[in-house]
Amino acid sequence: MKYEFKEIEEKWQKIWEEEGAFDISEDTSRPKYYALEMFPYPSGNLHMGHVRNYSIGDAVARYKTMQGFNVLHPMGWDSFGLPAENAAIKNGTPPADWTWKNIDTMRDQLKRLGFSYDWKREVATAKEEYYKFTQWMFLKLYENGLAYKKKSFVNWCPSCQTVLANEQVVNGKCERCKSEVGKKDLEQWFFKITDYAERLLADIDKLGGWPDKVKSMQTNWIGRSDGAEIRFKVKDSDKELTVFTTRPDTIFGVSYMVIAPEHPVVAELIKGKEEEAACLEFIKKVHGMSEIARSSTDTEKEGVFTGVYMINPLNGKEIPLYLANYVFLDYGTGIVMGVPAHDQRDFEFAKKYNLPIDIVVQPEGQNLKGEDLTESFAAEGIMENSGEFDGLSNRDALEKIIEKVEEMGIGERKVNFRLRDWLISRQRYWGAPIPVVYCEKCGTVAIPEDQLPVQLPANVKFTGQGKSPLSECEEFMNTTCPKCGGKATRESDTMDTFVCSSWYYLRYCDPKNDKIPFAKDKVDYWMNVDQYIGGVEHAILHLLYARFFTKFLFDQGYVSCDEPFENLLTQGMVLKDGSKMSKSVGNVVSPEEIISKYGADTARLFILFAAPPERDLDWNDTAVEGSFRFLNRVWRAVDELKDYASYDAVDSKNLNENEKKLRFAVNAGIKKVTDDFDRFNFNTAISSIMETVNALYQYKDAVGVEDYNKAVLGEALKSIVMLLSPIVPHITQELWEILGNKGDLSHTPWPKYDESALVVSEVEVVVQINGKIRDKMMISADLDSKGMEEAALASEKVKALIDGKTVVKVIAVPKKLINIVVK
RNA sequence: GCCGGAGUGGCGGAACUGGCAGACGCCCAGGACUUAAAAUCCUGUGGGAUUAAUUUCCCGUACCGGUUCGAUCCCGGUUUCCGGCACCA
Repeated sequence: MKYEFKEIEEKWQKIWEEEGAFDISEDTSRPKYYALEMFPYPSGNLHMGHVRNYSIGDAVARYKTMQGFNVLHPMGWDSFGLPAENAAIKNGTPPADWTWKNIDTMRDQLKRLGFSYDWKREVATAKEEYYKFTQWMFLKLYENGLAYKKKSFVNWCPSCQTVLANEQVVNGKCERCKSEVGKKDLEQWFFKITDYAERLLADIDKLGGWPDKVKSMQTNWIGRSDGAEIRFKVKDSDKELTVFTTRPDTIFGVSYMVIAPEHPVVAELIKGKEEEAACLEFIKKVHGMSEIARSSTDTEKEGVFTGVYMINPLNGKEIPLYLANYVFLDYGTGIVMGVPAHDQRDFEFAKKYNLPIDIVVQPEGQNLKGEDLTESFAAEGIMENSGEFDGLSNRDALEKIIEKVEEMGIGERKVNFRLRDWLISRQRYWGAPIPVVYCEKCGTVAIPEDQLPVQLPANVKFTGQGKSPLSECEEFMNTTCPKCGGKATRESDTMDTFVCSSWYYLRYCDPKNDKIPFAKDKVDYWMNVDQYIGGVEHAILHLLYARFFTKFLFDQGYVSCDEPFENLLTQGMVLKDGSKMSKSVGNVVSPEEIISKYGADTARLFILFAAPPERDLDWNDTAVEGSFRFLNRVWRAVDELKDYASYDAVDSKNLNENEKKLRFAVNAGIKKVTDDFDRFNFNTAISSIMETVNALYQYKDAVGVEDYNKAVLGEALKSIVMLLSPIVPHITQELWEILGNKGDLSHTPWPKYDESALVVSEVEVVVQINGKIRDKMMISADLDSKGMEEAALASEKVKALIDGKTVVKVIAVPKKLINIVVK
């Protein structure tokens, strides 16, 4: 009988679907396991990255199921977003139609890969029954002062025609479309994620099951820096300006101050000064710079004197105030103190504008002079020219100066974060409407919970012109105020899709609930996600937002966990010829093609075998053939041997050498594969199964048909099929049936190995002399170190090699090696 | 510049806690089966020297050094590549 993968796969997919084989519900009699893969955006077709992501997840889910866990393994659609709207602009299809069609196609593709999802729990963020609770989330944040609207300079993508969150700007470019991002002064909605900066950072320590890489990316992104804010008086005025510094120890070395050109107090400060015109000119110039140029280290530091002098509160010195292009309004206070001797940027600026370079931290045992410096000195040293702090280490002085400043009432310790509030409004149609109205009388009014959802209207025009299409839809925009009943206008912006995906893992726990987003007891049963799997591209964006949401919901008592994802696996990319598969490069291998040529099982097997999950995987057509060959090899073995297999207990006392060898390979295989699955080392798990299959062929070769040991063969065939089943579920289920078993293999308990089959009487050990391998010998497995030493020293070969030398020491590791040290 | 990760045959990769480096697979070569081919099965396959021999020996996990009886693994330094952050005060 031939391996007809197409028939087999269709047959079992149909049966699984009809039986609801993977539907799951709460069950307190078994331990639970929540296996989650990042849900896809329904772009139209599954790509290899999806296949890899979901093959890993499915292997995990199926393995855990066989181990007796009650496994939640859901799937859904991150279905709001720009491509749907762009498709609408391009060919007139309504975004909803385009989206539902794509979902149907992709759901079908997932089913053809045989993934064990509980499809009854499917969610789609663009469905009213889902987004009404995304709106609910907004309301809760709003009630708690964590959603607010403010006017500021925001990132604007000219191609997507919408604002973007900071996290969506990568190297000055739009994360989605790669266009250069500009700045616009707009009033926008934000989530106050900065309120959680401290906890989001500190709790990274709790994420023991996350890769270091992701943890370090989040740490960098949140970007904590410790220092102080210090107020400087403006000379001849009662005004003060506050700086943030991480180096309060260098305050005696301040020789100028800089303020961001767009700082709101600048206008007032320079008003009427003779420098005013020059300053205004400079502000204009800086404003014209692109974001990339503005924030590049390579851009020359430039500034202009404001005509204003400041007073250094610690030594009373008068220092000039400059505007400069290297200071940013949105970090710290937007004002910095210039210490040229101890900061490289300040040094460059001071050189250019001839400002004093005063050393206040001297490297130990040296005597640097400011005028001799060719670069700043930023390392540790001893204080000088700093009044009462002279002679201290700068580390101690840093603390003492903060204390002093606090005592003087002119400043305090301060922690700054790089993390900005999350800009969530988008000038786009295909998203969850922000549930807010603007009333002439009451101002901004949130829609009451019981009036959700704010429905997305269907009949809108798509212009792609920088304003939400909703703003042109009068029947949507014109409404009444829920508070006073008077005339009101709706908010026309929709929410960033990352808002929708920040809580979907909770919805899976209770997907059909139409009253509340989820019932607490259900979420408490399933959460945390035991294993989350997805691409590293979400290391900051989605994973940070989801952590923020979970913490907020925890604080409000809606969930009992304050971190959502216990373990995280970031799978590598799928490459072809060394570069990422993409249409423009023309190196795309389509999953459809592979499935029809070799079947889903081969695709899954290859993808898990070719590389460990977290590493990039280079697609290789001939290696795919190899995986297909292996499945055929397994198929033929079962087909040929099925009639000689029985499931009687193996009579382990009466086995010949060949039988013992096969039993050893089978049981060692079970042990190794189990260990490997526990660590998600699917590639080595598969190689172990291959070794077991090779051992089976060797047995078959060595033994005549008439001498087959049926029980040993039965054990071997059954084990191989079971061990492979989480990876290649269709062929194994079919073989399971061919071997005469009934029922669903995916819910059959995972095999256990027989310790006694692994016991061997003799082992090969290595004999080293001075650490170099000189001999190998078979010895009794229970020989202790002493016995091994004697055996080694008795060997003729060893005797010859150590002849005339003195044995200094002998190290013997039981069952492994003997090392004889001679002189 | 700071932070994180990695560097092993022709290729993908293995070696779990310091104990036989290169499992398993791909490629390649040889053999068996076949009228022939395909498929399949078996054998070989890090490099170099050496031998009548499938003998014997040397080198080898980016590089230099250290610790150890013993290092792909631990420590110090160098270097290359990948990823993140970065005129962040």
